[in-house]
Amino acid sequence: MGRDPRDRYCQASVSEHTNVDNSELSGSGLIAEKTRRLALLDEMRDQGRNPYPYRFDRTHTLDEVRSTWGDLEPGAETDARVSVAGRVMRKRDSGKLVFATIRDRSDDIQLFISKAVVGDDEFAAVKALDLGDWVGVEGTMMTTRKGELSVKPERVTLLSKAIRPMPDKWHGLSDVDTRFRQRYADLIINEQARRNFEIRHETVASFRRTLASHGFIEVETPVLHPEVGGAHARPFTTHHNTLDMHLYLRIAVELYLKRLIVGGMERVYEIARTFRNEGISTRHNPEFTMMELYQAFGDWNDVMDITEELITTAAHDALGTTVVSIRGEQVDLAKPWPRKRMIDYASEGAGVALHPSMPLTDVRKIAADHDVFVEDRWGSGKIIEEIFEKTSENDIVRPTFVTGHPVEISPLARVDRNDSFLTERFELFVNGRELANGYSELNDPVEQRARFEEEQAAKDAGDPEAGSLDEDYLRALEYGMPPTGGLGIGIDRLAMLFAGVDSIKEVILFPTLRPEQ
RNA sequence: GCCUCUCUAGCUCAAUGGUAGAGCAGUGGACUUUUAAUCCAUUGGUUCUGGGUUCGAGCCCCAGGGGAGGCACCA
Repeated sequence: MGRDPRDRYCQASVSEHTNVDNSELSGSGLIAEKTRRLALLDEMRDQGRNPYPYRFDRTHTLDEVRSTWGDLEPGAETDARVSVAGRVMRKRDSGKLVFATIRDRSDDIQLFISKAVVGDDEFAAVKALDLGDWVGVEGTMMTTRKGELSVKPERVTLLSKAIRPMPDKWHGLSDVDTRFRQRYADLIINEQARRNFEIRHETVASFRRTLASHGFIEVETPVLHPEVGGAHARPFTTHHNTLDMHLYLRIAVELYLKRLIVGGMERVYEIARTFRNEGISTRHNPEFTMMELYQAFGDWNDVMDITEELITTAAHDALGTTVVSIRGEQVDLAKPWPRKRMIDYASEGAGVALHPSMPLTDVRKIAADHDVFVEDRWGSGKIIEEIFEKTSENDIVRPTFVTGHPVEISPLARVDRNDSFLTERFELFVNGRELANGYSELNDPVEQRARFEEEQAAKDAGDPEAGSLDEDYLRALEYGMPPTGGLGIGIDRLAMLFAGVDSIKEVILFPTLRPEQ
């Protein structure tokens, strides 16, 4: 003892883990339960068995087992040998026969464990298994009389002992606080949780395939930004010690990706964790994921096309259909999607024709007539957007491109070639939520400087969300950026749409929460 | 930031202001075709925290904490 460096872990006593003296234990509270299981570990080690072996060779995942032998007749016995592994989810002990259900990432399967087959010692070990333990199983394929496909083990190896009891096997884990804080427990027990994150994964994987097929290159740009820009939002701030430099966590990746377009990379995208220091709600998490892409020689029309393709393809890949359920209604996301100008929505909502060229006093009066709050510094364009949001946004259920945002609220978008008060910009709305935002990119360095100066003025005037003037970005534009279309899609919100959930926390593995206690 | 709701055993939930209970999980026992296995027995509580009212508080009141929903905020 003492020579093996593992001793210090292996010999850790029950009381060390729980601060409870073994002899005083009774009952089955959490501490007692953990103590009981820790005692099983000691027992195993005394017998020379390792409750935490290093690896296990499996021949099949459980869905492979089911797809290969799923058609066996009831009562079938085979010589087909498999090695599978999974977590013990349920156990039914009927004396000399134990039925257990194990689960791996792909499926569940029943184990048909016979004392006569595995022998007395191993059978005793099987009886000592707790729900939640990981096991590796070597055995043959069979079905029960009732036809349940099962593995008949010749050997059952404990791969990892669970010290903590699992949530209720039938009712699962429903306390939302616990589900979000202990996502591992949520994933163990709740099928829906596993499904939501599979949908999210399939969505992102689909995006990557679609983008690759169009010649886009995936890039990674800085998370730590010396300037705030690319969006209208409050940033997180941080500090680099050695450089003694104030930094912001990025609120968008736009300005860096467009630098790459200047550099000649032509088609780039980033799946970017982004940070905004704002409120938390069912639609907002302080860190979230955006996919932004930029395509040289394209404009907003090209970008709307690829938006439709990305999302409809992802729906197919993640769900097998483009039909999703929204507000209890079946909605087909199949393209093409309607396109309608923001000023037309706002005009309909207000019952009066609206245009950002109108005098500010007139627009303010219309806003007041519709109980739309207006800040002093806002111009006609910003007010029109507010009127749109108040009167129309929530009613857009089916995918719709809202287009032609006023110049005032679009400092990085190019002016509409047919209307100098509007931009060639769109936002995609589904279920009343903004899912995507794109435009023909402003590439005139002189005009961009002027727009930045307006932003800076707003910031100086006290707007905490306004961007600042980014000299390096302007220098990049001075080298010449080709005509470019750009797009951002909110991955979390798209995953929400596909998964059919109403809270962003359902599609973020570890949402931001206050610390426990 | 504001409003409403919520917090009881490891999990899911009960409990007129009057002895804190059930199911699952756990423990002991029976059972070689179960599948939310079943049957018998049984352990387990800082009722989120701190005050207060009351003869008596899980329950009523006040303050605080966590969470959820809504509003506000939010390109």
